[in-house]
Amino acid sequence: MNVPPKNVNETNREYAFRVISANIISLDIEPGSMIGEQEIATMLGLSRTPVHEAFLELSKSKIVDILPQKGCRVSMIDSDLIREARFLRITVETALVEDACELAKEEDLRELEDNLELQEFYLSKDADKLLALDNEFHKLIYSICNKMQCYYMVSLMSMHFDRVRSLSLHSVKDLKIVSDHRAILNAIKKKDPAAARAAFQKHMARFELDWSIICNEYKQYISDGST
Amino acid sequence: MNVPPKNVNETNREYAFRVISANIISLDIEPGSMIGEQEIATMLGLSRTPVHEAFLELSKSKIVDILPQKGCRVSMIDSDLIREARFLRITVETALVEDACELAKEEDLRELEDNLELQEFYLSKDADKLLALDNEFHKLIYSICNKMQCYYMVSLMSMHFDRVRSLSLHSVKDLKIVSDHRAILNAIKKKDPAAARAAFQKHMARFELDWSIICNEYKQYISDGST
DNA sequence: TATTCAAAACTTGTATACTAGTCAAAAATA
DNA sequence: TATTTTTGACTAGTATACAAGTTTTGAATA
Repeated sequence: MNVPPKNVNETNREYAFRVISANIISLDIEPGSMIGEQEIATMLGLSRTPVHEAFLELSKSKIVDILPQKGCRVSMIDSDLIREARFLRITVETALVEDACELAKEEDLRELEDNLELQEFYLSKDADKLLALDNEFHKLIYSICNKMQCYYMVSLMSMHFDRVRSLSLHSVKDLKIVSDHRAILNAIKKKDPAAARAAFQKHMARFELDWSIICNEYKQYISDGST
Repeated sequence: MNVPPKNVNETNREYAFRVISANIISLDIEPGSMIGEQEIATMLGLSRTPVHEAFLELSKSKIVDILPQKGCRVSMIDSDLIREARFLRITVETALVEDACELAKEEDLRELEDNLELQEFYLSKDADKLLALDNEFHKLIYSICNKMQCYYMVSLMSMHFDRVRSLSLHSVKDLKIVSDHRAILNAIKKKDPAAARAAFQKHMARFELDWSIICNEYKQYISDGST
């Protein structure tokens, strides 16, 4: 497990949540593995309490399953939950990119442009950096539409999807993500909601296609019930 | 504050969350009021720990604001957060009713029908019962589409909206909610996604119209920043 | 009287101790 | 040997104790 240092102005609970989340998404903690509160607490140099609270929050999105008096299991990759996460993201963000066409100010467009240029720079250079920029791009759209609380809720569920997305970034060669983002931003700049919607849906549709590849390559992490 | 008995197979934390949530939504705990962990814990006959954990979860949806080392404040009615909650519900559930047209089985339709007949029975008789049936109706649609995790996430944010919705049920006389539901169910039965979408959006649009009434009648609960 | 400042009385955050439930392996029994 | 029982070593859930920060209070001072 990867244990970065604690940020300033971060409570122990937030620190625990941040570190555990990151390790689950990056697969440094393997799907299906058992993790104990005491074990994590020791690694992070904390008591059980803040770790317990972090586990509680993670269990809300079913990214971990707390088995009372038994332990805490990191959920297997579950296609039903991924489907829900994808559904939520596609549904919400499709509506957002349409709204963004009229809400985006000059400054917002500049921020999106800056982000996208960095994406183009890091393409085929640094996959992790690209993933972070991708997340930031989507987050900016929530911000433009004043929907940051929705962002938080969608993010929580999206962890199921993010675990797979990071696999997909490493396993699928021909990445069209950046050019997709370019198409979305162009549509927003032209204030064309229909084009923005179409570009966004095309973008998100790629992750549907990747599922079979992921399924083959990482079958040891896929839960039995998944179809 | 209203303190119902603890259910069996319910942890103290879940009990605390259930009771506090209900009292916030029903306005038995007034928007803007300070509530202490110890105070609630004593009322519920618990220690601070499970109450603290319940507050944490409530703070995730910003229905309460935890001010470290100071206290916990029940959020004022905030039109921005209501807007977000409405946006999320409308966006997600509009997509769901379309999907429900092809996913709903005979048994699902029967459940919706039973619920709706109860709504018609209780109309203008028992507003609280009607509200509960309304919630159940919407929940059934998530269930039909296999999106219960989304339901949980949307519900959490929806608390902002629910507080206002209960006001609206008591203050607005001419309730069209039940006939709206009838129209939605008919569209699902006919497997007509376009009609279902239209009926649902008409349904949710009513709460936009109610805002001015609510604003006038309950201005002491509305936060300053709200427009 | 008005102002300053310290201490007391609060708050939540966190650590620790204890409770109760689960499981597995060892021990007792047939 | 096979089966049941017991016991001990784990777990998370909860209560309690303490730490650290904020606000209030009230006495001392100008």
